[in-house]
Parts: sequence; structure tokens; C-alpha cells
Amino acid sequence: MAHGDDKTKASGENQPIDTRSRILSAAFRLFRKHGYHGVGLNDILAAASAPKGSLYHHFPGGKEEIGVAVVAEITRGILSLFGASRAKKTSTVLMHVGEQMSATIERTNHEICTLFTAFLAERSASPKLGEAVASAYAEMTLAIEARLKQDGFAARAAKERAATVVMLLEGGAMIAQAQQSVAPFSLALKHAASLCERGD
Amino acid sequence: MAHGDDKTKASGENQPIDTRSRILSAAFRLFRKHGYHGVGLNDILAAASAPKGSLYHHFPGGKEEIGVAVVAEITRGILSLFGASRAKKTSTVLMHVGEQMSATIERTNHEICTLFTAFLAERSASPKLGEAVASAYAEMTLAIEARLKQDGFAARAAKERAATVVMLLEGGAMIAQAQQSVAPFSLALKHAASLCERGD
DNA sequence: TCAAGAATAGACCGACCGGTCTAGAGAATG
DNA sequence: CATTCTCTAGACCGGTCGGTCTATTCTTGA
Repeated sequence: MAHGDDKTKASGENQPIDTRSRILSAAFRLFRKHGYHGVGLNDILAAASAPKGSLYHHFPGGKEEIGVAVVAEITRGILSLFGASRAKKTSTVLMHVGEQMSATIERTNHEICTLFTAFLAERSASPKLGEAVASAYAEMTLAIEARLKQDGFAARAAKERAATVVMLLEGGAMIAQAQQSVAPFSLALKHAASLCERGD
Repeated sequence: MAHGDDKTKASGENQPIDTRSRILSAAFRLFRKHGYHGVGLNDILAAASAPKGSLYHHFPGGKEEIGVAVVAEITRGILSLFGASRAKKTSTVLMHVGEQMSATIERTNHEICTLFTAFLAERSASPKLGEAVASAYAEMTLAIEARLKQDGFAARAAKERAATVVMLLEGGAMIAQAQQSVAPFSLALKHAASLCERGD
């Protein structure tokens, strides 16, 4: 800790991205595609063009810590989408978030939402991972719930509808991946958005 | 093929279950809990009290064939639930199916629906598994869709609602597993059942 | 009783797993 | 320049993976 904590990006922050970030985004891509156990550290390292030493330097907790970090980053991204544009109606924001997800689904050849669910399966072997996913779901639900209350929904209705929306999105992404088509996700999204309208 | 095909259960079909069945149900339990990669052949073998030779005798295709067989069996079970009692309304049958699933979710300490989704993640490495899950979803959706049409829904509405129901159930089971509670699944089930009522 | 196939049994294999460890390159401090 | 610390680099490890292979036992029909 000789120098400050803005460190690493000291000399040139344009192209040669931080090794840590490279590892993280490589892990994200691979986990999304093959699940947790389906990806080896060597796969991540190869994709990130980094040696094993760097990995354990940046993530002393190893694979598990990488997984948790990936979940945290995804969650942060989604929450920021929901946090922005407070003025608009929730259903509008939801459609916007959904379109982003749809685009990702198509761009990644319908391989996207295995990540959370795959991590959930690790809960018994690696509690931290499972809990990271569980709290990610919880945070997202709470964010939607808060918006719905703000839109005028009663407390109970807001809670239930928020939960249903998350389930629909999750289930929709799953079926979309199975059918190799965004259509199911779009359907789920439409239904979810209508749930966020007053008077159903 | 010297003797007929009812074979194996020849001498006593009460307690000492067929080795193949033992392997299958052990695999089911373990896959459900730990996902596909999370379970080793040795785990399955130990749980089934069977040697490796038996496994490759009954499942020459190895782990992948076991996975496909498990998916097929689950699908068969669910479809038979939907097939039975054609007289009743779809929403009634759905509630019944859902209650069975709820019971399983509670009995297994909220570890149930990772199976399909975990297998889906194997699609790139093992297409057969992914396709088995994909067609399982498709079959279930078709079964519900057929019932809804029979209940008087228009073709398009039946198709969309059936798809939404499957998504809700899948998403609900996922969140239930994450929150370690059946409540989310029950909520999804309620919502799904109401989707199967005429006039929403 | 005996031959033949089904089924069981488990030693064994190379590949790969996640993780550890030592060594060196590079930048910042005195 | 020497020191110190961050970060990179990759050889290496024991363990486990899915899968193969060679017996041996059980069952069955002639």
C-alpha cells in the first residue's frame, strides 16, 4: 500500500485493460455459456490471456471468489438500469431492461441465463456462490417492489408482483435458451410489464 | 435376446430393485441437488451401490445417457400427471401438479429445479442433454396448450398462456430454491392457475 | 449338466481439475 | 542504486474426472 488505491490504471488506461477485469469478463462469458463446473480455471486464464499467478493474486479465493464477483457485477448492472430514470413508469423501465436482455440473449446465441441458475446448483458445495445468487434475486425483487409502491401499488400487491416479474423474467430466459429463440422471453417480458400497470 | 423383454424383474420384484433403476434414481437425486458436472460417476455408483461395470452395461452411453434418461423419466412423470383426469379443468389439474411439486420442493429442502436448467448449460458440450431438456419443455407446453384449447381458449391464447405457465413454474421453482422457501413457487402457481381460467 | 449371454465387480488409465509454490519482471520509494 | 511491493509467469501437485478393460458371478434355455 505504498501508493494510493487508484493504482493499476496508472500508466495508460485505454486499450490494455486491467488483468483483473480481463479475468472477470472472460469468466463471465464462459460461465454464462457453460455453467460453473463447465468452466476450468485454465479456460478462464486462456480466454483472459493471463497466467495462473495473476488469477490467485487478484482473487485469492480462487474460482469461487471469481464466481461471486461475477454475480455481483451482473447484479450491479441490472440494478443500475432499474435505478436510472426514476421518473418513468416501472413498466416502461422494465421493458427497457428487458430489451437490453433480449439483445444480449440474441447476441450470445441464446446463452445467457444459465449463469445464476447454474451457480445456484453449487450452493451445497459452495454456499457463498449460492448465497450471492440468492441475494441478487432478492435485491432485484426489492428494487422492483420499491418502484411499484412508488407507482401507487399497495404494499402486498407490489411485493407479489415484483416477485412474479422476476420469476417470469428468469423462467422466460430459461425457456428462450431451451428453444433457442427470444420469443419466449419477449412473451414473458410483455406479461411482466402488464403486471406493472395499475389495474392489471 | 434369448428370453423375452420383461426379463430382469423375473425372480422377485419387491425390494431388491433393478440395478438400472437404482442407478437412475440415484442419478436423479444427485443431479437435482448438484447439477450435472457437480455429480461424478463414482457418486452415482456409491449412492446406487453398483459397480462401474453395471453402469456401462446398462448405459453404454455413459454419463450423458444417464442424464438423458433422467430427463425423459421426469418428463414422463409430469406428462402423466397432466394427462390424467381429462374431465377436470386445466387450472384444477395445474394446482394438483403444482402441489405435488411443492411437496417435492419441501421434501428435498428446496433443491429441485436446478436439474433441467443445469442440463441446459451442457448443451454446448453435450447437445443431446440440452435437446432432451428443450423437448421436455416443449412437450409440457404442448400438453398444457392442448388442454387449454379443450377448455375453450383460442389457439393463440392457449399457446401463449401455456408457455407463460411453464415459464412461471420454472422461474418460481428457481426462486424458491434461491430463497429456500416454497412461498415463491406457490405464488407462481397461483398466478399460473389464474392464467388457465377463462377471462383471466 | 453345460454352454452362452446378461449382469456384476473393480482395477486401471490418461486427462484434467482447482490450487500451491517459487521465481522473475516492473514500478514506486528511500 | 537498492529495496520493497505489486503483479506476472508457469511448473508442479494430489485428487478426481469419465471411461475402458478384463475378469467373475448369476441366470437362463437347451
